[in-house]
Parts: sequence; structure tokens; C-alpha cells
Amino acid sequence: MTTRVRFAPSPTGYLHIGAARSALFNWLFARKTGGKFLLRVEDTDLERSTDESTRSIIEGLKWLELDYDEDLIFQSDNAEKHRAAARRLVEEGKAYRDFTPKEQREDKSIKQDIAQRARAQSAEGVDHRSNPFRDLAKSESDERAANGEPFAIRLKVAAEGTSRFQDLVYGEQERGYAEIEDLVLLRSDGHPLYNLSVVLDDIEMGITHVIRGQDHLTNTHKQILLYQAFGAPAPEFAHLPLILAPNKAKLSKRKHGEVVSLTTYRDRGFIPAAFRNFLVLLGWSPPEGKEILSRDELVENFSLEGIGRANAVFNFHENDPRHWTDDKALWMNAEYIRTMPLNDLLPMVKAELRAEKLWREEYDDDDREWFEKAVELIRHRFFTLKDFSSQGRAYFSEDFDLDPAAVKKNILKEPRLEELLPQLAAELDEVEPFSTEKVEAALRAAAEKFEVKAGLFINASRTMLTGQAVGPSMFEVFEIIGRERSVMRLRSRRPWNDTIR
RNA sequence: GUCCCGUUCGUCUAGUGGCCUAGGACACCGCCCUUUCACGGCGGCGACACGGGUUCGACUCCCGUACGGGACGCCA
Repeated sequence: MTTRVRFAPSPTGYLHIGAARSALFNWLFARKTGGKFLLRVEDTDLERSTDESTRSIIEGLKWLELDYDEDLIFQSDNAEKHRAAARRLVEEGKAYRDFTPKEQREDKSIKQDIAQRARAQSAEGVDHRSNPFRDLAKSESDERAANGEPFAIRLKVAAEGTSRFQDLVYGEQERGYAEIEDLVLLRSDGHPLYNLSVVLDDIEMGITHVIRGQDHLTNTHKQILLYQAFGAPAPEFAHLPLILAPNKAKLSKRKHGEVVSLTTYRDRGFIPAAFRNFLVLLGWSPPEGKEILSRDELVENFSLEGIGRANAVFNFHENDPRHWTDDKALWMNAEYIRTMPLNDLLPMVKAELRAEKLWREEYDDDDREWFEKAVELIRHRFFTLKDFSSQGRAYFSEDFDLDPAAVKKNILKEPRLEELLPQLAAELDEVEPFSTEKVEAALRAAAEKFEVKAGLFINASRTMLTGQAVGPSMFEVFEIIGRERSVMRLRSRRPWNDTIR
């Protein structure tokens, strides 16, 4: 039997990283087992679903290189089938019409309200399942429905018994029927609800394994009841531990904002492979202990056994620009930037430079070799693709700022530099060829001639040429920047007094 | 409140009764390399929530406690 799994997000906002990880695990499982990875958009909540969100989900999967098989399915397209199935259950006596008028609830405080009511009910000893319409005579129910009285359809959960399943991650799970409410299948306005739609679609799509967040553990028991009602075999289930915020609360779009949005990582210069690699390590550990894994290696090594049971904290730091997201994610990205094949990195740098208006078409033909050398030289210190256009700006443009701290430290501290820098420029202007070795020899000779330490020139040059206090070996920087630009930058008189003091 | 799930370094985790004086990764600290900063190398700091069992022997098995999380909707 070939495995069929699905990723079934609801399009009510951007793709957040918890969902992205679910997609990743499903995809890995499908590829590992030679099965199919399907995508279904759960857009039955028409008020909250948006096309924009659907697009962002698809984009996100594409960015992570998680390709899906077969056609994209919109759950709302199947609403009519879902309605019919619910009515059939009523006919078969497996579900009943509930004529209780619909309650109006405020979306904002709903979670609290529900918990509060549950508390109150259990305190008073009220059976949360008691429903006056559960045992209404069929004839009367039919009559009231025929008279146009609105009703919801609820599943009739057996009074006694236990629901069981073997979770592929959490092991044996059981729940007494007494704990399971008579869930609503169809709203009184005819809209099919989540649990009904999921089960029906999963049956129709031939899903063999449902891999999803642990927050669905209780839904699973309800859904198994539905599989039974429809006489269909239930799939295997594997629940994933949750990703928590640093305060250990469930990660949420509303509370935690853009740091949990996948697109943030794309927009802030992450390498897809790096982020994917980081994500997979949240809750899963590779058998060999090797943490840096390519997409193919991930597929090869992946198994449900490697998934842990404890929730993982996504350790981002709010209000800390340098550690705006999890340190390990940042490190992973830097690791990819400095070690990935240069040819894979180049197009990403190109896109970044282009977005910042720093790209020149020559980098693709006449200056191709230069561009490759420049990227190779600077990539080892960078954390994100953004660094190529910020810290690395001076390599690609004449219009770059000098870091005030660098100026202070490397230039202003030695007043003679104002005279010496142009003289150094004159010396370097004679170097031929303008190579790393020749420049080094010339600079050291100049230092000796002017009776200053080579380090003074090296550090001052770094700041004049790149705007930074830190960077690659200076002589290589000279070669990459080239004679003309190097000399020009050494001679330039910057308005220190205006900008620094 | 009820039900469910979980608990190993700050974070991600390895560990399936003796290999554990608990291993790795990130972060942090130190040294080396380097007239910058990284990378790299070497080293350091740092955890089995607690209490009872079971066992010759428990991080590993059982029970309880504590703590954390999730679910409980005519949302998904």
C-alpha cells in the first residue's frame, strides 16, 4: 500500500512555523515511504479564509521546497457532499437534529468563555452531553424540520464505551465516550464543520496517515467515531509535539507576530534549506546525530521514531535585534551561507542585491568572475542574505556609509592619518598587478617608510574601503575592490565632523 | 473544573536497566590561530523536577506529588 498524507492548513493568515513544520514532516514521511504528499486548503470558515492566505501558504511551501502531488483541494468545494453525508447519518440514526437556537459568541474571548462554562458545568454536575433533542422521536424531529425550524446536526456518541487508537508518536491512546461531546457536524445554517469535513475529505483522498499537531489529540477520538459512523477504516495517526513560545505558551500568530511567520524568514534573508534544517530539528532528531542535513539526507534519515514527545521551545528574543529569532536558526543560516555550494548561493545574493538596487548586469557576464570572488570573500562572516546588501554594501556600490564607531576607532584616533592616507593611496596607485601579495608588500613598505605600524594602515584602510571595523583579510579586500576604487576611497575626505561628533 | 499529554544543561536534543564520572548542537566564557572580526582548533561552564517503590543495579520500569502544556465552539 502506498502511503498518502496531507497538509491541511486553514487559510486564515500567513503560514506559521508550527504549520510549516507539520507540512515538512508530512512531506518527509511521504518522500521517505515513496508515497504521496497532498495539499488541502481547509477554507470552510468562509468569514476568515482569504485567497491571499492561500497564496502565502503555497508560496511558503514552495520556498521550503516541499512540492505537493496531485491537485490542490479546496475543502469548501466538497461542502455539498459533506452536508449530504451528515443528513445520511441522521437517516441512519447515527446523528440527530438539535433544535436548540444557535448561541451567539464573541470571537475574542471565546476560549475563556468555553473553559469557564466547562468549569461551571462540572461544578454543578451538569452532563456536558445532555441534550434534550438527543432522543427526540424521529417522527417529531422530521416534522419540526419539515416545518422549517432551523437545526444543527450532532453526532450521537454512544453512552458507554472507550475510543482507542495507537498513536505512532505517543503510543496507546484512549478516551471514554463519556468524555466526548455530541459534536456538531452541520451548523444550523447548513455549513459543515471541521471534524466532519476533515474525515470525509481524508476518506475521499485515501489518506493513510494523519500527521498533525498534538493539539488535535482529542479531535482524533471524535474523528475515529466518524470513521466508524461512515463505515470507513481509520488511518494511522501520528501527533507531533507542539512548538512553544519562550514563555512556554502555544505559539500564536496573534500574540507573537511576524517572528512566527514563515515569510518573515524569507524576507529577512534566510536560506530555505537552512530554515528547513532548523525546523526539522524542532521535535525530531536524526539517527546519526548529524544535524546539518540536505533535503535528500533528511528524506533518507527521516522516520516517525525520531520524533520526540515533549514540546519544543522556539527560543526567539523579543526586542533584541541581534537575536531576533532563535540563535540556532541564525547560526544554521550562517553555516549554510558559508558552506553551501557557491553556485547555489549566487542567485540568492543576486536577488538580494537586485531588491536593494545594487545589482549590475555585468555581474552576470563580464564581471561574473569578480562577483563570484567577492561573494566567496565576504560570505564567511554573514548571518543572512541581508548582510550582503548592508554590511557588504561597499563591495557593490560607491554609495555606502562609514560606521561611526569604526571611524572613531580606526581613523580619528590617529590624527596623522589625514595626511598619511592620501600618501598611502599614492603608493598603492603604483602597484602592478594589484594583487593581494603585491598590495601587502606595498602597504608594509609604506608603513615602514612613514614609520607607522602596518596595522594602522590595515585597519584604517578597512574602514575607508568597506565602512566597517571588521571584515576579511584586508589585502584580499584591496584586490577585490580594485586599484581604482581603493585609491579613490583612501583619498576621499569624509565629513567626519558632521557625522561623527 | 474535567480529560489528555509531557518533564535530561539557558535553548534544541541523545539516551529503551549496567557502555552515563549523562553524549552532541546552539548560546556563553577562556586559550590558540589572526596587526580586524569571523571561521577553525582546543578547553571550560552547564541538566536527569521531587518522593516512594521494583531491581544486585535506575536517566531509563511502576506509583504518587509538583510543575508545564494541550483540548473541552453551530472555529479550524
